[in-house]
Amino acid sequence: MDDLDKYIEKRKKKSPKFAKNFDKGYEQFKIGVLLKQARQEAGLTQEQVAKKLHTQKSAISRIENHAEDIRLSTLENFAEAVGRHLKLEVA
Amino acid sequence: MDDLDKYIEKRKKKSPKFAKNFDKGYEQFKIGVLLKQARQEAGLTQEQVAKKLHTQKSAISRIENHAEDIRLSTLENFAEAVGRHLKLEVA
DNA sequence: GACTAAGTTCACATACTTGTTTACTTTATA
DNA sequence: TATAAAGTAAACAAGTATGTGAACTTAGTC
Repeated sequence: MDDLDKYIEKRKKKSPKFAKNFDKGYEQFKIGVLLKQARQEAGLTQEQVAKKLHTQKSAISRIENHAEDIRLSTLENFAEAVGRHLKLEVA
Repeated sequence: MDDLDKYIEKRKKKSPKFAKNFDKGYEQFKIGVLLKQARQEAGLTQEQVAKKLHTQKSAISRIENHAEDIRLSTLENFAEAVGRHLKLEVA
């Protein structure tokens, strides 16, 4: 079990809603987790990312933990801020 | 030059804004094109997709032609309606 | 335990996307 | 050319994400 899976298990125990939706297969629940990972791998705090995006750390936390629904531009801005970019595919 | 490229060239000639933003490398301009392709490959009209999503054909047209910004859930709903699903990656 | 940095959550205001209707344009067919 | 089907666009209402600040929790250090 890798880090992502471990994190997901932890979140499932904490939040029944998260568990329910995740098990349903909703990919959007994973995107927040991926963004958080990307940020940490870049060695940035939420506050540092917030400054880059001219917003508040509370907004960053919200994105990482409640990304059920979010604008495409918000995702892209976040990705850019941590030195990555978003790839979209219609498979 | 494949079909997607041809379509993009056509759109560029018609819309300077499209051309400018596309050349800047904004991926979100391509997602609308991809969704349109997916719909056509599924043999569906905008009206048929609209019915599946309980909305209007004008909304479908807007998604395909002005997907500069859009909600993640909207993208996913569209993809599902044409028998595909959305893949997200933070690369 | 006390302290600090980092992260989370809530509530309200603001900004933006989406729903909807209507009218117009394009495309295809005869 | 005439007609119908398909697609596009504009405007306003309605719904929803984001901006913001404050209070709270967590993690780590001393």
